Amino acid sequence: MPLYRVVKRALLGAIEGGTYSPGSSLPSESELAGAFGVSIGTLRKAVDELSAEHLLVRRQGRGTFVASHSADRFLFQFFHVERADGLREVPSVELVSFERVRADEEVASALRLRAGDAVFQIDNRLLLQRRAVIYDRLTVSAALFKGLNEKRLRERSGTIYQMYQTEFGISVVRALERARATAVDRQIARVLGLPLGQAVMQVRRTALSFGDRPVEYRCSTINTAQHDYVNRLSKPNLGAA
Amino acid sequence: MPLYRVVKRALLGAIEGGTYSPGSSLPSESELAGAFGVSIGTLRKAVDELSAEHLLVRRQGRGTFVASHSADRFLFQFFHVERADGLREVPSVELVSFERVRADEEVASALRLRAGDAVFQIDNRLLLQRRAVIYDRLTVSAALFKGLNEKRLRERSGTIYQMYQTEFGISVVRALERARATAVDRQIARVLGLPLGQAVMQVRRTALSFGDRPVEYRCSTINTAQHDYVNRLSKPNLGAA
DNA sequence: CCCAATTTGTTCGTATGTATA
DNA sequence: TTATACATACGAACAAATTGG
Repeated sequence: MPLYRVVKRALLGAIEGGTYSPGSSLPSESELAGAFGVSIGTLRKAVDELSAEHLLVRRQGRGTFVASHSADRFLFQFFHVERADGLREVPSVELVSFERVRADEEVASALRLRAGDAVFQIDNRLLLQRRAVIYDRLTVSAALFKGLNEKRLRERSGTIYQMYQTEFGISVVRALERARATAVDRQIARVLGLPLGQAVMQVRRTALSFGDRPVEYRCSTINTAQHDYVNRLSKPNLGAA
Repeated sequence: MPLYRVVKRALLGAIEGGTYSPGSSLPSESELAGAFGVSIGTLRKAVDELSAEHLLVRRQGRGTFVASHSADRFLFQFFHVERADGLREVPSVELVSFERVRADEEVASALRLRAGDAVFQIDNRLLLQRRAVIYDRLTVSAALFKGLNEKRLRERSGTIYQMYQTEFGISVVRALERARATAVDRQIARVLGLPLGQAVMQVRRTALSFGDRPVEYRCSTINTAQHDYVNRLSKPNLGAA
């Protein structure tokens, strides 16, 4: 393994282990290079990759920071719904229900648990422009999120992923999504104000932390009458003309 | 603009202009650096970005090549449907119809044409494991693809994007996709063997060439009974343990 | 099978530019 | 203004992969 990857792993371990906490700044590149006993170019290459993976954020003149879950990051990295005309907006979230239940096969498989293990099941309604557009069912391991309850969930400030991070030390770093179309069932039709049987999109997301450890399974039901699910592919990096 | 971006633009222009054609190799890094009068590190940074954007492919010991549209590239960069169990497969394509028609508002807007401009409208049926799963309607400008006809389309070897590239000198470099759920209409229901009104996914893709120039508008209708639309997000680059 | 030439990949170190506080 | 941090640019040396003899 090349040296810069060794350094990258070490940095990753330090971030994961809490040596550098979300939002805080790392030592300067020259300090880090010195500490690892590598050249500054090698250190930079390690940071380059972590930065491309959204784990670090670099700011010229200021420093390098551990990425934290701002509303902006949520919008651009994890929220894939926008209005048909392209308007992007942070959704407002309404908690519908909070329950402690047993994992079924699907959830257990996604979260690498055993069927029957205790999980928290959180149902949310997401509003865009004051209209209910998405119904989310989040499932997380009760063992991993020990002490989570409805009160803490309601009283959080910021996004759910921000709460995972600040209150449980769990950082969601990326997600896998699989989408399909289906006819809406009665419960969700009611919550989203749709006729029964309307075609809706269902997006199943597994949110991963360091080392691809699954920490949340989410099934989103989207009313795509006025909105689209957007797949943001790699954008070239050309700079201004 | 930093020097490496100047070099990048120059390389991009040379690729776009056909100085280096798809599949062919570029001069070695040291030659290019010499030709541009920059250091090898600066040249490498330009190539790094073009490589990250899938416009160039580097192979240690062999050289740097202009990306071409292989079946593999199609599968990983542009084909987002896989079986629910994760099986990925290059679809087999059956031409359903080829017509020369007038662009409607939607197509014209996507392709930056005027409504009423001549376009080719190509309907394809895509099979996975011998079952029809996707119905594609491709629209391209007749002016841009001058001389395209059903015969040439049928007799192509390889993917459609490969044909765009080799026969028309048009390289699709990235794509934007917006998905929604809808009830299947009669025509497509018949072609995909679905009951009328079944919920299906509809994916509208605008395929872009250099400089974000739109070259194809594609509306895919997907039967998601056994398959999912997958959003491949950034994967970390950790190498083996 | 091995060797030599070629090409990209990695690592080093230094100097200078640019943004921020 | 000054100090600090990241960004860019240079050049050199060696490693690793590939190819052809």
